[in-house]
Amino acid sequence: MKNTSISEAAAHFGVPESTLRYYEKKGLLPHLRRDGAGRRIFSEFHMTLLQVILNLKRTNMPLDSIRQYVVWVVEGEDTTGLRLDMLLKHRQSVLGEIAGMQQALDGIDIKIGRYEERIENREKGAFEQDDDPRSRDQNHRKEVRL
Amino acid sequence: MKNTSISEAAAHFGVPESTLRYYEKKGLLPHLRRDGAGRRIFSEFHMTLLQVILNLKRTNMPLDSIRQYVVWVVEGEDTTGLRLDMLLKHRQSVLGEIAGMQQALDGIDIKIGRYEERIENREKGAFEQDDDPRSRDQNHRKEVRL
DNA sequence: ATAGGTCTTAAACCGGGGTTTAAGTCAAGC
DNA sequence: GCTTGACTTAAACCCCGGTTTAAGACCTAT
Repeated sequence: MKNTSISEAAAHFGVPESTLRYYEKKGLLPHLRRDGAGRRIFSEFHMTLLQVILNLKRTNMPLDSIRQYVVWVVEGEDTTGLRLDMLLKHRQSVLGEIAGMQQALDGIDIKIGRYEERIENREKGAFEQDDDPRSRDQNHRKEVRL
Repeated sequence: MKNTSISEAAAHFGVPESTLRYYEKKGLLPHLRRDGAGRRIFSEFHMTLLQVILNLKRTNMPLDSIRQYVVWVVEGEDTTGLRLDMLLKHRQSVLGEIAGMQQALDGIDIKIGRYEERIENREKGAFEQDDDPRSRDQNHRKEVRL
């Protein structure tokens, strides 16, 4: 029965008010009531819905798909199967996305390791070899090392 | 010593050629040479660099930051510390991002569980209660259930 | 030598996801 | 009764990361 204002809702979820207005306009917050002065009232339902929306958004679901989900919520129990389906597909795609990021991160970690090694070697009194005449023209074309 | 054409590079990394041209224009692919006919030649260095760029991109590093990284690569060994620093910060931010997605996904999994339960219950011969007169006006304001 | 395929360029365009601006209304405190 | 602060709206604006378009140059096979 809590009636939450837009500023409270924004503070609660840590998003700008402008975003909440934008979401309403985009159809993510259906049936949002107004008070006598025309101000938005976020019901408990809307607060819960918003939590779900933000979970979906944090996992990179496009707003258009989130809107479809919300439309199904409003349509009622007949759409439970569709919603379940959507969430299961989304879940899979998120798992794939995370795995992809992990893989890329592994590649990055290898570079980090190399850089640490280089700096280590540099500090360990590795005097500049470039003053050795025998290496003078070896690396003439300025070697760019990743 | 392999000289790779833009089409080969694109195929190799599974990105459109237009993206590679765009990356060059944005400064992500410095010193890209051309053949007699003005076509881009991707050296081994560029192929390796591209792999790194794509790893950074897959972990959501903005192109501007990637460009900064590349500039440092070109500037040479003096910037190893800066690069290491950047990668370490990025690593942390990616780990945070992944953790955040995981958390959101946990919330989504809970909804999935509820939906599965509902469908389960519906299939288990739960006849429609709505035909029982005693429940007639209970849920008059159409209850929207997430 | 002509057609197809591949390449080049600059510039315009697109889609997603907001954010900002301008102009105005309202309620409360002084 | 007047200012202050929170709120409203529609529309314009912005950033990012490309993609598409138009016009043209070049190699290769027939």
